[in-house]
Amino acid sequence: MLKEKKVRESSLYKVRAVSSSTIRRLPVYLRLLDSLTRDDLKFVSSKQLSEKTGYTAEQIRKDLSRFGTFGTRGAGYDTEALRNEILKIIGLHKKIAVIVVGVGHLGTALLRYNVNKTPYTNVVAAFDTSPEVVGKRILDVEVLPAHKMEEIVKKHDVKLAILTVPSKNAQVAVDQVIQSGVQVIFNFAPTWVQVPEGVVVHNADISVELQSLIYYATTKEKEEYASTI
Amino acid sequence: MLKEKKVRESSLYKVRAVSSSTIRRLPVYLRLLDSLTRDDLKFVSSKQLSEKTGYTAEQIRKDLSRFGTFGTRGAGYDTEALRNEILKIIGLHKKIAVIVVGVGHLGTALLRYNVNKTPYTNVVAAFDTSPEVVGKRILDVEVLPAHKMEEIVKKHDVKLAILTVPSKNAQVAVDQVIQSGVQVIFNFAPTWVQVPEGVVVHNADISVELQSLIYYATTKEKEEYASTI
DNA sequence: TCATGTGAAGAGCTTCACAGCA
DNA sequence: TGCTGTGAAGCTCTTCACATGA
Repeated sequence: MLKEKKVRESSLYKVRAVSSSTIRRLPVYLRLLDSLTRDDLKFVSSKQLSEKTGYTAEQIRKDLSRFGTFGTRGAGYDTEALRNEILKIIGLHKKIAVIVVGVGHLGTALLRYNVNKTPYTNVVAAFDTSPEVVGKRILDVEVLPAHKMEEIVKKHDVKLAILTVPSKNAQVAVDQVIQSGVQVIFNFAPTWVQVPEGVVVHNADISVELQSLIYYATTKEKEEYASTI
Repeated sequence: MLKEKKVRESSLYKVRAVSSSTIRRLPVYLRLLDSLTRDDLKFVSSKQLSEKTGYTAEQIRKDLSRFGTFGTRGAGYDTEALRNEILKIIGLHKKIAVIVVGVGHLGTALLRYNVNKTPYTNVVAAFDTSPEVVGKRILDVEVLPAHKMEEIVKKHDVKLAILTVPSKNAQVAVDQVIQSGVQVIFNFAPTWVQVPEGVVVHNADISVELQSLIYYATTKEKEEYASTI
């Protein structure tokens, strides 16, 4: 989980970091607004957004008002305008350059189905050490040898690396990514990696999510039991 | 996000659902205890667990005490015993039968590197509609045609389905999975699916996580700006 | 009238601080 | 002494309720 900045204290100002819960909801709003824009819906109310996302309408209004005043009383939010605001808030108003490190099945899957299907990220290259995949192309993305990483990162000002290497190679890959100048890493290897101060690592932690889900899958009986104590 | 049960109120008892934050930390403790058991460490204190996980020691003690009294004052927690308790809490003390639906790159990646590498889950079969993959084996797991699903689910008492089909097939796949008798679904398709009451769907939502991360990747300047307002 | 924006109240989660026990 | 277990305090996030404005 990403750590939040501590609240700053001063005699004049309190600037509080945006809560991570809010940050996680923004992309959900964005996805919904994308589909509403496609449907040519001009205005949308917090109540309508609520019905689609499952969040309460108040929650949504609070989230949005954290960043400014985007709505029109009586009418709701201008779909297109709100979408643009959220893009700016997240930092997606300019395409962000991304690299994928590790072109096994998972890397290939992300390249094919997820990352470049949105207009927000631009995968400028993928990297691997295996001669069998280096030189290949997955959709539009070329697979390069690892020693080209720094050059590519500098050239395209890459801000984010998606790491899909096997666990045993994760630390080496992370070191190289950081060496190349990338400061934010989305790690899919089910392992913890060491990074210097200032580098952000977010672990996808599929097995943690799976096991949490197993708790809920096996827990109906447990809850029943607890309620009869 | 999984919804929590509402707190029950009665004149005699209050049974409160375990918080989802706690549930998400349990698998992290488990992963750590697994490695400590391999290192033959007999006892571990909440302070030691804190250093490895990044959670505070009090947090860890609170989490564990929610389920019982597992520690020994002055000594810490018996590594092996605590591991077994957490397995029981999550519901992993018996291997849980799982199916994977959709054997593209992502499904293959999960089959190869994640799901069956732990001793906790047992992938009894994978399913696909494409004749090119049906009949293949990935490690020990056979890829079957979709019409065999119900038979397999009944036979192995499958409790959980991992869904790795393309978005456009997600709803059809979900319907079939539920039809077969599975009530808990881990969905990797970047789309929302409709399910009847009682069925739990957890969305992996890789693009939501990626976009949250982009907020943090592009936000250093924003925070700086905010702090000078 | 309708829907936003927002203080205030409420609920939930985390940290503190220390009693209790090996 | 050392470390757990846990009420109480503190803090954050969510929901409530309503003033405000189109």
